[in-house]
Amino acid sequence: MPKAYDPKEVEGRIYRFWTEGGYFSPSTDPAKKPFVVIMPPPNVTGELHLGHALTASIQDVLCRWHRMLGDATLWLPGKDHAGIATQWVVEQHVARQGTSRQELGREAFVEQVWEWVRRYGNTIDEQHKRLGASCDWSRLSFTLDPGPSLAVRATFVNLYNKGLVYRGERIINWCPRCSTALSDLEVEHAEQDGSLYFIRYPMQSGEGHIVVATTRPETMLGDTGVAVNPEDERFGSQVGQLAILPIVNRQIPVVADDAIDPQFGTGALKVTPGHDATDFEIGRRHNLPVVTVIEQDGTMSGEAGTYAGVERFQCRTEIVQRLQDEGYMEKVEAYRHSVGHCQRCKSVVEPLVSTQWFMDVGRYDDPASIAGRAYRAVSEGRIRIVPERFSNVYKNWLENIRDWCVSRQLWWGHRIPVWYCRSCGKSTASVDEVDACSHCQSEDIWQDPDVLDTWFSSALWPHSTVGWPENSEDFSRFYPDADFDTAVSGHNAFVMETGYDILFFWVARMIMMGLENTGREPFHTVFLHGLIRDAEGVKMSKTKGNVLDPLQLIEEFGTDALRFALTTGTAPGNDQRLGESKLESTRNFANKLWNASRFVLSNIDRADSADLLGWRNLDSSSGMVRQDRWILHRLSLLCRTVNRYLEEYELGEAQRSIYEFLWGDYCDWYIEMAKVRIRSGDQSPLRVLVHVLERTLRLLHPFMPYITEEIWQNLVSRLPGRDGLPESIMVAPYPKSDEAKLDAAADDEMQEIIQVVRAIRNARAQLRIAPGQKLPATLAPGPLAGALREESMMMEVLATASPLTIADDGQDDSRLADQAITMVIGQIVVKVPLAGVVDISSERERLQGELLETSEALERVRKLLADDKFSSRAPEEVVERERERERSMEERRERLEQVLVQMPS
RNA sequence: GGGCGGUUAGCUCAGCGGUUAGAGCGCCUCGUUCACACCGAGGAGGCCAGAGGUUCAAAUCCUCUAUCGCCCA
Repeated sequence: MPKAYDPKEVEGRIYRFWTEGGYFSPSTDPAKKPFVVIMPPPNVTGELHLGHALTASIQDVLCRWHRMLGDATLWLPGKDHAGIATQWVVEQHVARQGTSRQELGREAFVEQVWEWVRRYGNTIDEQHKRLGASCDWSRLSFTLDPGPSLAVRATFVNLYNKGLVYRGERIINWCPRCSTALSDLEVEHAEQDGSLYFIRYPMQSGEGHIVVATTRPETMLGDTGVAVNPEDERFGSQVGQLAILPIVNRQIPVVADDAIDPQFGTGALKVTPGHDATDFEIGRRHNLPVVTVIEQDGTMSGEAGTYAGVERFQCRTEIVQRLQDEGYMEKVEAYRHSVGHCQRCKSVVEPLVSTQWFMDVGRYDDPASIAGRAYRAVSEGRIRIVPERFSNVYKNWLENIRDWCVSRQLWWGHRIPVWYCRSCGKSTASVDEVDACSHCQSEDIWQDPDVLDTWFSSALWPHSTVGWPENSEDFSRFYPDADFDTAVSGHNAFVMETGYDILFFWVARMIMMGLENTGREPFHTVFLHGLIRDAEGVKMSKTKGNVLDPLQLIEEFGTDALRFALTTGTAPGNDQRLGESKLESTRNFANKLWNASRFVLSNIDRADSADLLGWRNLDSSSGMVRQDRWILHRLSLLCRTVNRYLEEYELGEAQRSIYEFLWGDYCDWYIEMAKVRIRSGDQSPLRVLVHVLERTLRLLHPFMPYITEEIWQNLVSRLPGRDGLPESIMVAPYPKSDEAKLDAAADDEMQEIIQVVRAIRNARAQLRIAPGQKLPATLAPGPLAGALREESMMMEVLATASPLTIADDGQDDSRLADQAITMVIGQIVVKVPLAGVVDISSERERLQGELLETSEALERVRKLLADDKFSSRAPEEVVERERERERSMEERRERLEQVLVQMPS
C-alpha cells in the first residue's frame, strides 16, 4: 500500500467492482424490510453542483447504512425534463443555427430537444457515479419515460373526471420572456426601488377629484374602477359616483371594498382587473370589466390606444410624462416594493388574465380535499418532517395555498390529454390518444396545445417510478402498502430527503398527489438539509463566480473527503459553509485511516496466522488484558452511539463520533500501546487491532465508501477465518454494540492511566526536557496500584519516563519532595524528580492553587448534596454522580494536602 | 405585515436541561529512522449576544431587547 491514500487510483476501480457485483439493486428476499429513498429528480439539463452532491451524499449514507442493516434497500435515481429550462436551452441552440422554434414547428423542435437530451441528458448520472452513489441504475427513470408519462395522463384524467382539474379564465403569472403561465411558486419576489405615483382622477360630476397611488402607472389604461374602504370617511360621498380616467377618458365607478387598506397611499386604489391579482378579485366582486392593455410579449395592446405596441416599461415613462404635462400627477414618492420575477429567467412577471388549466386543491381544513389530506398527513404525524420546525412552514404554506395553475405554453413536456370538438364544442379527456369526440363522435377535434407543469410529473414521482398506475411488483414492494402503519412500523422505511428550499415544489406536492392517487402517504419521513454557501457565507452562484465544482473537489481531495466534508459538523436543516480548509481536514482524516491501516496490515504480514485466529469474534471472557478490554469497550460504545445518531438523522454527530474514536482512542492510544507490546514480542494485540479496525471500517463505510472498501479488501484478504464473509464491505452487516464487551472499570482505569501519561509529558514540556531524554518518575498509586503496575511498561514508553517506579501503598517517596515536580491525578501522585531544575516555591504555589480550586469545587458539591431539594428532586442517577464527584474530590484534596505537607518550606 | 432560524474559542461550526462547554482550522513551544509532516507531543484561547423569568439545576426551556439571515404575503 502506498504511503498516502490516492483516491484517483481507487475510486473508479471500486465503483466498477460494486456495479459488477450488482450490490445497488435491492434484495428480492421477501422477508426483508423495505427501505426506500426516491431521489428527487434533478434537472435533465443540469450539471452536478454542491447541492446535488450534498443530497446524494446524505441519501447514500442512509441507503448504505440500511443495506448493511439488511434491509431491502432501493435508492431510485431519475431526472425531470425541466420544461422551461430545457426548452430555453434548446431554443438558444437552434438560434445559433440560424433558425427558431417557430420556424421548425412543434414536431421538429421537440425532436431537437430529444436529440439534445440523448446527447447531454445523462451528464448528471455519470457525475453521481463519481460521488459513489449506490443508486439502482437499472431503475433509472425520466419523467418523460412511458411509465411516468402514463401516470401523468392517468392522474390528469382522474382529476378531470372528478372535476378537480378545470379550465378557466383567471389572472395568472405570465413570463413574457418564456411566454408561458407560471404557478405561484415559480415567481420569486424581490425588493426593488421604484416610485409611488399619485394620480388625480377627476370626478365626472365636475366636483373635485380622487387621488390614487400606484407603482405601475402604465396599467391605468386598463383601469375600470377606483376602490376605497367602506369605513374610510374621507371618500364617503364619492362612493357610487363616476370618475374620469385621464388620457383614456373612460368613466369608471368608485366602489367600496373591504380589501382596501386605508393606510396605503391615499386610501384610494385604482382597479385594473386585467393586470393585478387583487384588482381581479375586486373587479369580480363589483362586476368591473376586464381590460387587457398588455400583451403576452410585454408590449401594450390595442386597448392601450396610441400606446399600442410600446414596450411596457417604456410606456410607463411616457404615461408618467403625459400625466405630468397634463397636470394629473399630484406627486411622486420614492418607494421600495416587491416585484415578481420568473424563477427561470428573472424577467419581471406580468399578471395577465388568461385561460389556463388549474388543479383544485381545496382548502387545508377540508379533510376531503387534496390540500386537506396533505395537511393532516403531517399534522397527525403520519409524515414526520426532520427537523421538526419545518412542519410549521409546510402547514403554513398549505393554509394559504391557492389552486395550482398546471398548464404551460410550452412544447416540451407532457401534453395535456384533452381534445376539443369543433362540432359540439365539448372536450374529451383521455389517457389514450383520441380520434373522435367522446360526446358527438365527430372527428373534427384538436388536442390542447399546452403541456403540464414539470412539477406535475415530479409530484407523482414516488409512485410513478415504481409502476403506478399499474399494480406492479415494485409498486407493492417499494411504495407503502395499505396497511403500513407508522404507529407500528415507524417512520424510517420510506424516506424523502431533499433541501428545505424545495419543500413546496417537491415534497408538499408529492404528498398531495401521492395521497390523491394511491390513498397513502408516499413516505413517512421528510429529511431536509440546508444550503451550501461559500467560505464567506455567500450563496454560491455562477454569476458571482464563487461556485465550487464538486468534480474538481473530487479531483483535488477525493470523493470520500468531499462527502465527509459535506455532511460533518452540521446539524439537519442548517445552512453550512464549505471552504478548502474543511476539505483538507477530511482528506487528512482519510489519510490517517489509511496509515493506521497500513500499520495494522504490515503487522499482519509479519505475524503468524495463529496470532490472528479469532479476530472476528473475540472472546473477552478469557483473561484479556486491560488495554484490549478498554478499546473494545470504546468500540462498543461507539457502535451504540453511531446507530443511535443515524436513527435520529444526526449524520454529522455520527461522523464526529467515528472521527474521534479512530483518531483519538484508536490511533493516539491503542495503536501506540499495542506497539509497546508487539515490540516486546507479544503478538496478542494483533487480533484486537484487526477486529477493531474491521468494525470501524464498517461503521465508517456509509460515509466514506471508497477508502473503507479498499482497506477492507486489503485487510480481510490477509486474514484467516474468512468463511461467510461477504465479498464487499457494502453488504457486510453494520456493527451493533456488543454489550458483553462493555467494561466500565477498564475504561475508568485507562482514563486515569492516560491522564498520568499526559501529566508526565506535560511536565517534560514545561521543563523543556529534550524529547529523547529519559526521566525517572515515581508514582504513589493509591487504590490503582495493581492496574498501574500492569501498565507500567506501556507508560514508561509513552511518557518517556524511565525508570518508572511504583511505590508500595503508603510509602510515598517524600525524599524527592524538594527536587521534584509533583502532580495529583485522581488518587495517584506522580513525581518527576529533577534536581536543580524545579523551582520549589513556584511548585508550591501551583499546588496550592490546585488545592484551593479543589476545595472550592468540593464545597460546591457538598452544598448541592446537602440541599434537600436537590437530593429529593434530581434523578437518583444524577445524585449518585455528584456523590461520586464528592468522593473523588475529597481524595484529591487529601493527596494535595499530603504533598504540600511534605514539601520543605 | 406574518413566520422561522442564527448570535458559543481568532475563524467556521457542533452541543440544546445535569453543574468541569467541544471539534476542525488558525495561533504558540518542541519534534525528521520505528503507520502517517495529509504527522506526533505539549500549550494558550470562551461570563455560550443582552436583560428578566421557570427549575434543585439553564449555553440548553419561557418572555422581552438588540442584531444578522431566510421564507411567506
